[in-house]
Amino acid sequence: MGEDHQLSDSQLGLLRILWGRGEATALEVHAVLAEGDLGLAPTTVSTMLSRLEKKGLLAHRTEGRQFIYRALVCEADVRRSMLGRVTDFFFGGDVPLLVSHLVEGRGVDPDDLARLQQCLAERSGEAEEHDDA
Amino acid sequence: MGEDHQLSDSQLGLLRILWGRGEATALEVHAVLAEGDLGLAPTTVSTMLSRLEKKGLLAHRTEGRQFIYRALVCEADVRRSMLGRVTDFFFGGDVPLLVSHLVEGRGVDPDDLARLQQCLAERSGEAEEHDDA
DNA sequence: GACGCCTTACTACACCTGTAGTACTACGCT
DNA sequence: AGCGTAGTACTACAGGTGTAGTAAGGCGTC
Repeated sequence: MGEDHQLSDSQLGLLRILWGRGEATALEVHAVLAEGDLGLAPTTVSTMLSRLEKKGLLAHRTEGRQFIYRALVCEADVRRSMLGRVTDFFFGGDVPLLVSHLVEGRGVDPDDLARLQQCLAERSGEAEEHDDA
Repeated sequence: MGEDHQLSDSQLGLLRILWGRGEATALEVHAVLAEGDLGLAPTTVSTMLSRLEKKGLLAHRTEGRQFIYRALVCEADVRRSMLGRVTDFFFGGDVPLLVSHLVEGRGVDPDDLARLQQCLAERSGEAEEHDDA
């Protein structure tokens, strides 16, 4: 565990679709992308999928003549890895520092602040419960 | 403002050095990198710097026969942009959701929780003060 | 049983990155 | 004034990405 995922937006886009559906054929992925904003050729999607497979992020099984792809990495891992990269680089790996940066930046409205305070309160409650260990 | 910065670790590494010093010659950058872990050829560093310049992230002035580079983007912008990418992708742009994810994940000890609570408290205080605007 | 279509594999090409060698230029020293 | 050297520009090459065309294979249909 703990590979370093350095993925482009397109690659993340593909992974997201697979995470959302569990499995999908190349053409299903293409359809989802087409439905959204991207207008890629079906072959392009296939190429991207097989490249991702070559890198070990996906795998496929064959059903009839279709390839059914699934992600080999879970969203949480990739999220952790990408977030970790930013955290390490900009905050020296100091998550609380990142959090305070986020909170201090604009764009967190009072309701959210309250929500977060509650969340923190719960956390520290838990921490105290475990304090006797 | 608000370019989308998609930068590799090496590129970030160069930028970090420039952010740290304000300005630096190619050879100074090379020296700093060598001092750290990377063992790159001086020409490699120059190449990377000029590529970054071509992309508009750096600029240089000439002093004697040396190029003195400086960053054209500030750390905060790049940080914002990279963090924004992760936030957008994994949390639909919902910063508070990202924060709660970070807080809920392991790795935040009680002291930090307290610090964050204080930080939030200050924030919500400010928010109320500005509430009449 | 042949044809066509659906779907993947192979190939292609432009551009970016990592990495570095070589060529050129100009400054400074002797 | 010439030579050495420092320092940049140009060139190179492998590997990755974005994008897609074309070839090939198999399954269903007539």
